[in-house]
Amino acid sequence: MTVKRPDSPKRRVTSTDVAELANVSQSAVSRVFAHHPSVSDKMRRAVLDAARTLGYRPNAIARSLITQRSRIIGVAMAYLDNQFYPEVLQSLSRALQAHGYQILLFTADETGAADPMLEQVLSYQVDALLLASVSLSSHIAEECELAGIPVILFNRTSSTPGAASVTGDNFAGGRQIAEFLVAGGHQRFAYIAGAAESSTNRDREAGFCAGLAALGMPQPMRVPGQYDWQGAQVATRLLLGRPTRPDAIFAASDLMAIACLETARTEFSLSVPADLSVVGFDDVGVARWPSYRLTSFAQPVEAMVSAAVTLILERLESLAAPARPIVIPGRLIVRQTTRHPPHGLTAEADYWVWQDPPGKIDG
Amino acid sequence: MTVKRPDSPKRRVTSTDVAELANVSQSAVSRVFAHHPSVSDKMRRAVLDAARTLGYRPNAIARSLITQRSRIIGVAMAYLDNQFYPEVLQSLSRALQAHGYQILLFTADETGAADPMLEQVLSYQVDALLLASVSLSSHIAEECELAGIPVILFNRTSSTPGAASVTGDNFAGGRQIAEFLVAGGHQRFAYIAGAAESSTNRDREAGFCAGLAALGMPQPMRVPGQYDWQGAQVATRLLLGRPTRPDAIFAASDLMAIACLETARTEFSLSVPADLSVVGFDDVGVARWPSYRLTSFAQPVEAMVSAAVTLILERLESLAAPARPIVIPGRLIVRQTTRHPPHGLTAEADYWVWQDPPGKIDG
DNA sequence: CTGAAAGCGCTTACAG
DNA sequence: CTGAAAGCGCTTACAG
Repeated sequence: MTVKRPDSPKRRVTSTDVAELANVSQSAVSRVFAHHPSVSDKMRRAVLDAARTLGYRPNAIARSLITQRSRIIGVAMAYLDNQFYPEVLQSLSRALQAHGYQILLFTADETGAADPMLEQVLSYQVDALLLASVSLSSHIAEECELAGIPVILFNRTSSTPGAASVTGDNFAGGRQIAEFLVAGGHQRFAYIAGAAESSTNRDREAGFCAGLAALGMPQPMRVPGQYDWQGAQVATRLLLGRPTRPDAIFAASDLMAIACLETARTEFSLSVPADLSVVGFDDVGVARWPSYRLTSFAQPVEAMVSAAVTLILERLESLAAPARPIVIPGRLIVRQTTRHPPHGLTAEADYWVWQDPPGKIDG
Repeated sequence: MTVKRPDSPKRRVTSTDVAELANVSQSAVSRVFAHHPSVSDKMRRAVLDAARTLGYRPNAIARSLITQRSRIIGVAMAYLDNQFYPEVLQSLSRALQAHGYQILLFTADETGAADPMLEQVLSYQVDALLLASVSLSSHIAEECELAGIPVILFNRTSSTPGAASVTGDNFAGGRQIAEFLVAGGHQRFAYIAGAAESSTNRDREAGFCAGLAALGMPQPMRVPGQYDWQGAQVATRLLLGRPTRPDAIFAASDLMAIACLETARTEFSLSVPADLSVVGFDDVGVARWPSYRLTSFAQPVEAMVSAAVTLILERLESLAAPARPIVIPGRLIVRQTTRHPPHGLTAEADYWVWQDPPGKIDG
């Protein structure tokens, strides 16, 4: 018995190998694996048998080259320490896998320089790119669209009119938080801002300010928090160190709200919500942990992800599909970090939902 | 001026287009972009100019097909709600991108069925596969190795002798925790186990039990926690509902330790560490949050990731490179959830490090 | 240093 | 239903 010497990097089994063993043409093998209708049962069986014997799997790279579709979606993300993003990533991965797509993950480096990433995205012929980080420049989106790669913005919008995007209702969220806090009898408001250039921060802040203004309340004190723990901690020290400190703080993300809460408790010995109310945004898993029980505007991850997947598939299936911005409504989940208003709350399992008073302010 | 009608799905610019414009051969374009040494400056300039004009980028898919290397590393992960994994993913992504590799992300579905995933991994011709989930069957690893794809286990080992893996020192960690708790005068020990079939759980538990035994202490009460919040909560209720409850609980992950801590405080009104000490494993970001300040055995993410990257590159560069298991040492980071022993602690910034008494027990 | 040509492993008209 | 052949966009010996 002669032993076949394996070629250097272990030659993989190809459709031609299967064709040989099954005594059919290479095209036939291809048709069987593509579930092409015009294939006889006999041939199908022969091919599948041979394929099983050899351990054959179609080469997706070769297929991509000829079909001009990689079935790979590029996903650019940063801030994985904000639990919102891992939740999105997991949900997105499941949803795309269910449609036969894979995720090629790009993370922004510390410098935030997106250009090396851009080159990779373009090289790998991703079918679409989901941009899920606030800090990545819009430049990359333009370049991709120019190269014919649909771009979907996730949890951010763009100044480009008609760009495809999926966001929570940031403006309405900010506004509802204002209304809720005012209804709870708060007087001195503060806002811990996220990254200044991000659309999420801009809209949440605008909604909050508009909500306060519409109710005749003063505008909030504003301190930058950069969407990170440290930033929010510094911001909280600034706010609570003032002679007249705020009695309600809205932080633009749960991560920052928790940092604020912790700092208020440990460094200023404040009791929440007796001395201070704190509201976050996102309603991530940690917001439910007993030590926090954070009041937060919920961005529904599943709904946002399925909207994004729909948008991607639409644009992939019909090239003419209009790029449209989608806004997913959310709800203000009320827990224990806020003084509660006398009405407007609906009880659920272990939280309340704040009912937006209808039609009071235009969004 | 005639407007060129774009071909249907927007034909991408190829090296042939660039070659035409630059008046050189297609091979020349390829050589310039591959940084091939034998290219005249004149030609390089002509090619790069033409490429810039047309917005050309090499097609990585086509390159992969001919080079038999995709420069894509498959990463299979689950449990993204355990903060350890997002930390790993971010760090790994950076490290691989720095070496010109991209991550194709696979997440296990709820059923834990790894087989559809396996087909995808094999189809996409990943250069290597990093298996970073405890629950994915070893079967997938074998299939990949069989197909010539190097597999690196991350934060888990395999029964296959000599499989490539990177883990923290789970056994030593468990043992140190035992020694530390005994030195702190604890008497009744409990262990909240992770997924029963996982190597991390097995080794952490074995180390803990061995450490207790070596010091003549009774074995811990053992309850399953499944590595998730709910499981750990149920486990804690079981443990603390007993007539003689434990005075020290080691939970096999920080996520479970925090669930335990929260449950002990809120449902049993216990004060930690006065009534009960709690120790976790991983030392993820949330362990540092003021409400927890969790004592935890640190798995150094950066060191583990760079070991994994080294292992991957080794196996990719020389096919004969031996697959070897790597164990990265960790340290027991002592914070506020444990009663402290009179000696053996070294103070750092805002925590202490427990000094493993040298040579007392064989690992 | 440069070009013509073969070939990576598929899909898909085109004939039969 | 089935096969022969062209071609996706590159890399890389092989000649010159």
